[in-house]
Amino acid sequence: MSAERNTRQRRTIRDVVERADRPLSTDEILAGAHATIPSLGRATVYRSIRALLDEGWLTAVDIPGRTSLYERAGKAHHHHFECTQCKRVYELDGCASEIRGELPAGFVATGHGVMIFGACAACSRLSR
Amino acid sequence: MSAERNTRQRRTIRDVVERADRPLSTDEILAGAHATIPSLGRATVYRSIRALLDEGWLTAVDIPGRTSLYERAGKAHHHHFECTQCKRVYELDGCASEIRGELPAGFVATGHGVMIFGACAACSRLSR
DNA sequence: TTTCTTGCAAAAGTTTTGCATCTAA
DNA sequence: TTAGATGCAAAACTTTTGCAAGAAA
Repeated sequence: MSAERNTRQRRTIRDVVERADRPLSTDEILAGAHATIPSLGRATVYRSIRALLDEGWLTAVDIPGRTSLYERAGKAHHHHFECTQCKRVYELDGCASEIRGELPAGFVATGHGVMIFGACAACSRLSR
Repeated sequence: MSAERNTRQRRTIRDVVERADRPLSTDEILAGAHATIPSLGRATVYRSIRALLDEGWLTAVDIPGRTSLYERAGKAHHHHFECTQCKRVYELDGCASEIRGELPAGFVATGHGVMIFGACAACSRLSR
């Protein structure tokens, strides 16, 4: 078992994620942490992300064709919306979808993820 | 505009995808194509995948924490199921989910993707 | 002290590109 | 012919690892 040490870099990375209002990329986490600890290395970001994922503090948000984004876990169940024009990813409050049965016999579902694509308010206004 | 040439390698790659009953990785596509054209290079696979995606013949299936898989586009709308034990990805017939309104004002949805996680028939039987 | 963590750099895995050659049209 | 496609190798990215040095506990 691991002993989970409370280091300055780990604390800083948690802060960066905590303060963000949207899922962040590893680069954004690194940049945010650099503001506090300029010497913090990229490997530490990856190692911390893995530790925080294992710990269940963080969750990965996967967007087709991009590297993973990460956000604080433990929020109310929600999904994501990617604007196909400006590429921003938004969090949608609540679970706007309903997953119904329809699984093959013997299959057991334990979770799901939903990604909705479209145009966000700003972009849909522009294209009208 | 591009002229889309009907080459032997492009034809072979289409065949491999067409024959598969599940989404394939680039390695699986390469391996499958090698059976017909041993000299076919990895770069050709990537270039073909991109061309076929642009053309709308192929679609990418993104699974968290893995490289993308690809499947024939134009099938009936469906989603995917990943067995968290054996890691196999299955296609689910039909759209077993229902995406309800609940988008912020001004947002317009044009599509969605659903990924369901759990245990497939074989694995859930074993763990019982 | 002891053991986990960090930084750096090197390594590994994946996808893209440059370029000479080849080939479908 | 001739513009697009291919193969190979090198380059570009992203993520992981080895190791010596640093820092929690």
